Amino acid sequence: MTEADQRVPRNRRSSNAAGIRDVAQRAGISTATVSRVYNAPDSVSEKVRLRVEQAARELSYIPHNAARALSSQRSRTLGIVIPTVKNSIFAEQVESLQRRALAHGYTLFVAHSGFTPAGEAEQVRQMVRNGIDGIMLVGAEHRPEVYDLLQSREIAYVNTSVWDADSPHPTVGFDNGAAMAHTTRYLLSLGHRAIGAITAEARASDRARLRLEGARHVMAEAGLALDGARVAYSDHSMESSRAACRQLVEQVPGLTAILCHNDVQAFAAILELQAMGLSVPGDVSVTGFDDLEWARHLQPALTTVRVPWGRMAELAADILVAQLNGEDFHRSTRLDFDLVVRQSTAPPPPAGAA
Amino acid sequence: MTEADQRVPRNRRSSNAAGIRDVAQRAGISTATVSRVYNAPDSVSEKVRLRVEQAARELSYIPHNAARALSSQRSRTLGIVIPTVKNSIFAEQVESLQRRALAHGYTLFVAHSGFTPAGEAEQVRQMVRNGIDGIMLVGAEHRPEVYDLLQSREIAYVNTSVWDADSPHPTVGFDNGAAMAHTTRYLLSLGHRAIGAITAEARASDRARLRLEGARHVMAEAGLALDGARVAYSDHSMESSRAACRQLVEQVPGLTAILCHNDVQAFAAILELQAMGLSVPGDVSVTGFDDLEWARHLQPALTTVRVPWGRMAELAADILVAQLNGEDFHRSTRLDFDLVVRQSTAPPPPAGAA
DNA sequence: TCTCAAACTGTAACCGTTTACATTTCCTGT
DNA sequence: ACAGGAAATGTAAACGGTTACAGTTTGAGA
Repeated sequence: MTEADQRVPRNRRSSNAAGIRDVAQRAGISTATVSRVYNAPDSVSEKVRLRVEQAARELSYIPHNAARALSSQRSRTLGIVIPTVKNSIFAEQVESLQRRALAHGYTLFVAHSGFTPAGEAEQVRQMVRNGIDGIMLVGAEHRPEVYDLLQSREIAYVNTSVWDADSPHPTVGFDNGAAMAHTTRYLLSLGHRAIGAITAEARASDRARLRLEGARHVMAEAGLALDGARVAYSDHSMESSRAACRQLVEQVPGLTAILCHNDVQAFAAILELQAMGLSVPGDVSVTGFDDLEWARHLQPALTTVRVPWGRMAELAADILVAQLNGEDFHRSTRLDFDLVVRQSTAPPPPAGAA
Repeated sequence: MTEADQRVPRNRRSSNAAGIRDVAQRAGISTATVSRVYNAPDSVSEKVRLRVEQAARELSYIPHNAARALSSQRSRTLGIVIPTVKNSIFAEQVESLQRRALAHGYTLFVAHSGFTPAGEAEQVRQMVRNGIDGIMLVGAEHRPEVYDLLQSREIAYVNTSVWDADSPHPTVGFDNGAAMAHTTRYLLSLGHRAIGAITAEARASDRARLRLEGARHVMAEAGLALDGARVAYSDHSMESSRAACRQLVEQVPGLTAILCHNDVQAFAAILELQAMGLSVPGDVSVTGFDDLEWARHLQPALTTVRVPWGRMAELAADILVAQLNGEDFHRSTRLDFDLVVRQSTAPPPPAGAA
């Protein structure tokens, strides 16, 4: 019996959700044309397009993106790896990037590096597995394996937060050193000389290092040092920032100003100083960095550096998409920062007052 | 010429990254076995497994997840839709969920609803397009179309933040009403009678509504009302929270305590009260909700309700994965909350003091 | 009316895995 | 040594789209 040769086609489909073939059939058209309705609407006649859209609606057809990705070799997916989303500036970037990506037709994967290069590399690998088309990275320092992987797979990427004219990598950021230098100059102009700094673990953050260097440079120009006991390290917790502040007060004789690497540290420093019975800015001036929402509301309102974090992420999205579309894009974009002077800074108390 | 019949096989591959066939060939084994090394290691002999792993390493083989997803009908991808990641509690949930998902072998998509049901529905649809296997939702109120979509596609989902024994949906949360009721009872026990509340737009948030109801219920038991001018609405900004606080002070005669829907509002309220020359808790007591990191550091330290946000997200991940693996799981998990009493609350000032 | 290019639509191979089913290899017990 | 079942491995179809290429329709110009 030849019938014995007939094979029952295997069937792995579990869900019975409509596929492109169902839509094609219902619209009395080929699958190719249905596909074109979604990917190149202009190449399809109005009449057919409407019929397809109608059919798709009736079947509540939802394109299967994995199939799309496999077939077209593009996932329409972007990724972002940030240290932690608990810090508002990263949160804002995630949100802006996601919104902008969506506007471009992309979906966003989010992962956290936990501030370590190893964590970052691992998360990037994971994203590559998921076939992201592009990725936004924080900072400009990444393990060589990260760059290798991205480049060998031809994945679009963009560094953010730091600006470096000479970087060989696509970047959108600002001049961290200049920002901190500007802030330091401002403190010097108020008359401060005994200045300390609270910074983040430099090992894990090029931003922290660049900012500190910016401050150091200006201090050196004024014949002052910013090193040894004048620099205290803290992670991103209030706790350790307060400890760093206390350390500075205890170890820097006649301290009158503190430069902080970010607003959270500045907030913690203000609280600690007040708890120690010191007045801000009466006894000690404090500066922040980021200009988070609550910075202007603090008592005293925080003098800080405003950076357009959200805008940066939007630009990152645009740059990634432009790369993916083979369009021209600025390889290096520099954003401006602003020193926002508020009430947490003032001239130092008259010498010998206390 | 029969040669004329030979077709040049088409080739769509752009990248030349190694595929499973390359690994199979190099290991002298079939693709099926290579696949099994990754998906069911136990069913492969030690010897072969090592050979495959070696070959994979040499070729820096990275599995193509879109192909996996298409073939296996599972994307190993989870999603989360939150109002905004700028609020720390959501940030913490995103981070915990991502970490836990990764431990289970899943990657996380993040999207923002912007506090609107329409936004949420849209983002969920987008995620379904991307073939997520499971999704964590915030709150228990979602458009019917959201539930329909999720159920018809057999996508695992879990509601979070609210706990309702009667909910037909998988849920992990806590009793919002009880938490606020408890806090209210505490204020009453201190002697407060003129109590006001700052809440969020109830329309978009069942949490806000449940909390307010909890407070109202307890007030009613004490013969007091919590309505009209005693309730002020604010979005999540410091600005509008301060405005709400001012409104309360101006409209509630002899106000001595304010219940806030979250810590940010409480922080803003404290700042506004202090700016108005009122003492916290001397003149007015303030309570928060969430116990964010800085709550204990504020001056005065904030009395607030601690909720295990991170743990909640971890449990959500576990529940989603259990569903996907067809394992048993708790359809409804109730977490505990804690009222953390600090310095922002105290008995009201003696009547007529002022 | 006829020609011919442009515009549109159709056919089916292909993307890189997984997995149902078939086959081979390896043990165990007699 | 051998039967027979378990364990390991192989073969190739299927997953649901996209797209190269081929075929068909349309419309402007002669």
